[in-house]
Formats: sequence, C-alpha cells, structure tokens
Amino acid sequence: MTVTQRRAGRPRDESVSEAISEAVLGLLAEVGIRGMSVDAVAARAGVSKASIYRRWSSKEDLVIDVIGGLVSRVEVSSTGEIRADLLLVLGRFGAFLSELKAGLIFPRLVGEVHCGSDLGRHYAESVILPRRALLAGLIADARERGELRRDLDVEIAVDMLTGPVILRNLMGAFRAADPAADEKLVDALLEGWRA
Amino acid sequence: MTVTQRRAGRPRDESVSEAISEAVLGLLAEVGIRGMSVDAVAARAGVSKASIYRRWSSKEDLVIDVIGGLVSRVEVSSTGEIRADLLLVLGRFGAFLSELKAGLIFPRLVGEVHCGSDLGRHYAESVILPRRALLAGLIADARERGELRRDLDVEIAVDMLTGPVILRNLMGAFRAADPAADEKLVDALLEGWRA
DNA sequence: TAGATACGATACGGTATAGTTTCGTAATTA
DNA sequence: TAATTACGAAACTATACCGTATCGTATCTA
Repeated sequence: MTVTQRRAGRPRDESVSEAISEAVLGLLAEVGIRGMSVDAVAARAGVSKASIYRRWSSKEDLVIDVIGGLVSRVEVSSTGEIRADLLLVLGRFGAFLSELKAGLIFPRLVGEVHCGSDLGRHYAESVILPRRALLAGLIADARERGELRRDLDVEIAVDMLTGPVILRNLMGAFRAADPAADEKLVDALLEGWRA
Repeated sequence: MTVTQRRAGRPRDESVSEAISEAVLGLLAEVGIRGMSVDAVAARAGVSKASIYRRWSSKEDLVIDVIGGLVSRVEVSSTGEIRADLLLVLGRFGAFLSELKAGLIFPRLVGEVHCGSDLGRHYAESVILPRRALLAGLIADARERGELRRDLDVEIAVDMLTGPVILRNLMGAFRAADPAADEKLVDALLEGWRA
C-alpha cells in the first residue's frame, strides 16, 4: 500500500515552494510586511502569482506560514557551568539576530507582536516563547545545582539577559559595536546572581 | 514694532493643526505608519486634506514632525541615592510607555529605527538618545560618588536597565504583569553594581 | 471695500496592490 | 491516449492611496 496517496495530474514542484518562502523572508527583511507585495514575491522567486495563490489562500496566510518556518531547531547543550552556557546561548542568539533574515525580520515584527495581531501572536508563540523557555530552563537548572541564588526570579533573569541583547541589535545603527559586550553583560549579571 | 509680522488674509487655525497632530498620533498607535493614510488623518481630525498639505509637504514630513513633538521635557532630579534614582526613572519610563500613545507608537517605530530610515533616524536621535544620555549621567554620577564600582561600563549598564523594561513592554500581551518587576530588576542589578 | 489667505468638500490623476481568471504548455496517472 | 493538475505569463477587477486642483465660503489686513 502506498504511503502517500498521489493525486492525478502534474505534481507540485517543491522548488517553487522553497523559492517563494525564500523570497518572502528576503522581502520581509528588506521592506517589512506592509512593504511587501505579492507581485514582488512572485518576481523575486521567479514564479507566477498563480503558483503562490495555489499554495496559500492570502498574503496573510503566506506570511504567517513562512514566519512559522523560522522556528529552527534550537538545541541547547549544557556544559554544566552557567557562565559558559549563557555565553554560548548569547552567542547563538546574536548569530541568529545578525543572520541576515532573522535579525531584520525580528524588529519588523515587534510592532505586530505588541499589538497582538494574528501574525504577531503566531510569531510570539512559535518563535519567541520556545526560545525563552529553553533559556529559562538553563537558568533554572543552574539554580537547582546551587550555582545561582535560590531566590533568583527566572523570568526576570531571562529579561535581564535577552533585553539588552535585543536592544543592542535594534539600535545597532546608532551605537558603536562592542565585541566584548556579551561577556561584560554576562559577568555583570552573574555578579549579582551567584549563590 | 510688531513682534509677529502678520500676513494678510485669514490666519491659520491653530486648533486645526492640533487636531491633525492628535489624529496622527492616534493612528500611528492604532495602525502604524504604513497603515496610516492621509485621508484617514483628515477624517479623524475633522479636517480637509488641503489643510494638511498646506502645513506639511508630504506624509513623511507630517509624521516626522509629529513624532518629534513626542520629545517631552524629560526632567531628571537626583536624590543622591542611586537606587531611588533608578526606580524613579524606571517608573517614569514605564509610565511613558504605558501612556496610550507613546507605548503603542514606540514599538511601531522599532523597525524604522533598525533599518535606519529617515523617520527612524529622527526618532532615535530626538527621542531615544537624549533619554539614554540622562540615564547614563545618573549612573555615571553615582559611580563618581563611589556608590557604584569604578569599573562599571555605563553604556552596558543603561542597556541592562532599559533593555528588560522595553522587552517587557513589547511582550506585554504575552506575559503576566509583575508589579514588582522594576524593583526586582533594580535590586538584582545593583547587587552586581555596588562598589 | 478690495485683496489675500484659510477653510471644508470634493473630484481627479497616477500609481500600487490583492486576488482572480485565462491561456498555452508541461508533467503525471489511469 | 485521455483526463487531470501544475506551471509561467499576462490580463483583469476592484480597491486604496498620495498629492493636486477646484469651488464656494469665511476671516483677516490694508
């Protein structure tokens, strides 16, 4: 028995779907959601609009679906030492942000997240919150191990760690880059967090 | 001699200008820059489009000018004790953000700041940077007084303080509110900053 | 009073966009 | 082969928007 029930007719070209997704990510980064037209997506993907609307019912559907695909496999491997763990996570987070697409798309979505639109809600739930949970787990584990103070508020700690990094990313164009910023941040925070 | 050289003809109605600015702020908060049409501004202000274009040459001019008006008089009075100072500043900052318009407009502008558009640059330079400078001065003073460690990096400290607050504001809809968050944050930070 | 400017209302030109449809062709199944 | 579906290209509809212009009226200076 066949696993996939093949419909009659010419099958979908998977490379077309990928080209569309790639084009959406690129345009989201460059001009934002409101600045992105479906015609532009089609042109950039080298694809006809018909092929887009054959796969997604609307521009909103398209964007939500593609954004959801940003949930990359976030693996967190703990070294058992919180300073190294945090530096690793911050390094990866920074790389994620400076990676062309994510780092430019994220700030474009902030407004949507804030106002709680469908797109913003979806992005928050499928991209932001899972990453926060991983970081929170890392900190909670270190607290269990006795590395950090027992009365440390994990949620606040996650804010203290990610807030400055995001802020630095947002203000990037208006600030001098400090290559040791991550280290300074982690050390300054741990100064107060240690048991 | 007359101080103001009065032109011939009917004078501008100041209440019209104010109604336009108010409408822009409201719409920026509700639908963002790209979602705001000049027709909507006119309708909301109860004003004709001609009256708008008589005052501003384009939609971009209008928005930049109105945003510039957000620079409210930021007064910082130091109590001479850094914890109280920081709590006061954070309290005011939080009030500024939760104030209907500023708190909703700010996140809408983040994308513009990030990509360095004219509007974003203007907002960063005339609204964000002055506020940062005041906070930095407060921290630097406390360091001079010997309240904080001499090796404290003021720029990073400002990030550590404002980053989490901004993040909390952005994610507002997806987080439980913690009324003691400001205090927890300041205390946790001072733990590491004290001399 | 005469001239100048502001006002609201409205229409207009030009452009851009979302989403649909048509058409000729290519790829697949029965 | 015949039916079915996907593909690119392009035309099409309907709507929205920016910015300008026109018109009749109101308010000011000289």
